[in-house]
Amino acid sequence: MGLRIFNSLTRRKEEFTPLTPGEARMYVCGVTVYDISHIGHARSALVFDVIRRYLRFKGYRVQFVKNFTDVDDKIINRAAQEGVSSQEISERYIAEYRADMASLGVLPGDVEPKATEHIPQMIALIQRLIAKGLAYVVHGDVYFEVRRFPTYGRLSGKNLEDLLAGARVEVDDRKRDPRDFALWKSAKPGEPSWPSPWGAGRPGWHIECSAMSMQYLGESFDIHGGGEDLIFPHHECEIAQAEGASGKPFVRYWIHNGFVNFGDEKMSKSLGNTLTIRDLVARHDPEAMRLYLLGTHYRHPLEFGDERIGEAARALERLRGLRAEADRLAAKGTPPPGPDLGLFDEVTQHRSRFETAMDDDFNTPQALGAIFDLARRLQTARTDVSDGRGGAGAFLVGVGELMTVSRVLGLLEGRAPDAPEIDPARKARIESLVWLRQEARRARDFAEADRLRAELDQLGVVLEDTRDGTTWKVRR
RNA sequence: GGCGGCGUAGCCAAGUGGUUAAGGCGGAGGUCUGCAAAACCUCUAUUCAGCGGUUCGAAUCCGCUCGCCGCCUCCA
Repeated sequence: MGLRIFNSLTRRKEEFTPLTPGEARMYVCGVTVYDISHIGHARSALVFDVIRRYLRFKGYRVQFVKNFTDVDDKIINRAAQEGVSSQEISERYIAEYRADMASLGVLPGDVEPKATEHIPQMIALIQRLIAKGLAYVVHGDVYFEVRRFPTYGRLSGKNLEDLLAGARVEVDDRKRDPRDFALWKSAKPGEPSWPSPWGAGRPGWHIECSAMSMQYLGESFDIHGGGEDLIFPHHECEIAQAEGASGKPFVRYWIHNGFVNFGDEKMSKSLGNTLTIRDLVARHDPEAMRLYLLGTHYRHPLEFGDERIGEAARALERLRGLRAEADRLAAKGTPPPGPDLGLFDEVTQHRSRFETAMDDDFNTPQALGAIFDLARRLQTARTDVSDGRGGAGAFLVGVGELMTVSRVLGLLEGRAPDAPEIDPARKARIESLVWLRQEARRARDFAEADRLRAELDQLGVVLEDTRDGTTWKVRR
């Protein structure tokens, strides 16, 4: 069974057939770097991170490009506000973006091109469009002439007449048609600009993605993604530019993720600030955030709920408990496989369910269902091992499978789990109390043992008595 | 006005024509434990916003009603 992807262009699920067998070339619209990234950016980045990981899991050689828009009105405004250069703003927020993404375990792109570093490519593309009669120059501005590209509107399901009727575009006498969009904007005083055949200026927003994706992935490639808000006009314009110039189909599969909503709360600046990735990661385990965000299908809107992340964290603990147990067993040396009590068959079944779910348009909620069923089965196996019925080797193999599929979702990555730094003095005190309690229990002085446990509880320490001794952790 | 989406258990969320409506969180009972914790087991939607219709059969298709949301302008 092969991978099927919902293609925004056709509005249906289609079998994924890359242009080059065994390879998947994908371009994802990144961010305009003028501010700290928020939960919505996190969702989008996460969705495409998982798609990329899954393609790799399926054996494709993935070429993944994600751009930075680093020239734009918002950047210029911000720079003016702060009295610094646009470049300083964009560099700052590129660094912030990368830090935020790393904190979420989102892998960096193979290429992360910046618009300002591809001005020549954009100019060349605009020249091709002019040469083909699809664009025109007016006083140093260049516009794409939408009426010359009849399929404009196909991606967003609009027709040219409706666009004209509903056009709320600012009146601009220089355009031949209100629907036309800027490829190149002539320089205004105090704004960054580059020389061009039409005079100094800067690129329009849409041209960068066409130019950069074609440069790194070719004139036709497999997957182009972004938030659903980009369908119109951004991606519509990208298609017009790319196909207008090359005469070839631009992208085979368009993938768009749904939004994160905040209920009736306005997307006000103050609220927006509380929902930055930075803020959330400070309060929550990043893998719990991944688990939470992946619990809703990527095309569905997601109503943000802070408490949901805490719930996800509790679920994640179950998975981590298995990893910890496997680590403990593995530390004792390679165990013999031992009886598997049907474990292998069931592991295989769950893995296959995982794959079927992911093959169906990256259905991560369903895939997580398979993962949690697998985890429950492994917990049983864990009990079997400690009771001497099941083989430790079989258990370890099973946990290995769990890790393999979890990591496709970026879970159980092995990054600093949840152990916060504990200062040595506190740690020594905790361990001595734990030891004293062990002694008390051995002496069957349970009153004393319970007293010590209560004392540890005051210190925020949770105990777990196992057949191999007592483990403890600091409550989060 | 145009285009699109959503309404499934206490909460979150899959499922989109046919054996028991996934999974997570929460809750109840049980096993284990000196007691806990963790884990596991059992239970927690005769029912899928409402009303009609199509069908041998619908949460799933069609129509209407109610409620909510996104895009059409910068936006992940």
